[in-house]
Amino acid sequence: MPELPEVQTVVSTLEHQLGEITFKKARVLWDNIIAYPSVKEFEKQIENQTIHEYLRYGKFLVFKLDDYFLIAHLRMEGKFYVQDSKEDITKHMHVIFDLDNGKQLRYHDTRKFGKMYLYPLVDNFKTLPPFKNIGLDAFDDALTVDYLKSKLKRKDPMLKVFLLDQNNIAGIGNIYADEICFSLDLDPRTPMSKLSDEKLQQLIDNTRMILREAIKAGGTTIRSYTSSLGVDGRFQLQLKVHQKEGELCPNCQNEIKKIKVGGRGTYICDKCQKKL
DNA sequence: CTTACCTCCTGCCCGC
DNA sequence: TGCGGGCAGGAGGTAA
Repeated sequence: MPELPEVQTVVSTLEHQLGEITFKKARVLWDNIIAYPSVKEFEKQIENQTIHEYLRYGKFLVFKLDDYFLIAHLRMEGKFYVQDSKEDITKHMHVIFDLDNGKQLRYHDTRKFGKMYLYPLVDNFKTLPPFKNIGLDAFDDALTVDYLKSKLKRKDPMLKVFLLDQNNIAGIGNIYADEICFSLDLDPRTPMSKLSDEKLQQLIDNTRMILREAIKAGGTTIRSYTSSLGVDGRFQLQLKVHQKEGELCPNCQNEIKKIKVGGRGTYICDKCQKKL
């Protein structure tokens, strides 16, 4: 499940591999991947468009083209591959882009949860519909304690639920939410109202530190994530609690347990992580 | 307005 | 062995 660091890795890798490349044609093999516009318009509009910028916001990939923003969200298992046209198109390839260097950019997604959008250029892509309910990116300078507090007016969600809500901080998913809670020594079920300003600042700092480390490591690999280079598991950030049920806490050797928080599988050390 | 539930999908794991 | 059922999961949609 690609989160901010994995998406950043994909964006950087594609930029490195492709640079200012031009799409010749696109073939959509599974219609529901294209969220906007229609499949027909998508295929037509992308023809002869050149990629000029490779951007990321939260978990979204944003490609600035001549006349459009191509926006993609990988959701659970989406992956991009750059492959030779002669290579077999395997089972879960759903969108094939012909490039002007003879290769193809291929979108692979086992569960078909991913989405792509194509919108005419605007000054700020953040004003486009896919970003309507997306809060500040984890690395946005405007992300401050006051900003977090503004998101908590009349609301008191549990810590992990708050972290996962893209309307608050964009980019955190189930893996890093667990790691952030662990780094804060807090039970993920802790109500946000219990966090002091100091703890909120620590939340921001730790989030950035953990995501930055993961980007440095090339994005964590869990089960399905492979970077667009086809690298899988070569870089693996050392996770401390996520997916570690039954293993020992690196801090206190207590057994890590799996619980449910907000309907999501959640891993905690109940000795280190206290509910305030 | 908010919260709970449903939907999209497939692979995997479990029990029989 | 093989089959069916249940489950996981990001985020948008809908019902209450």
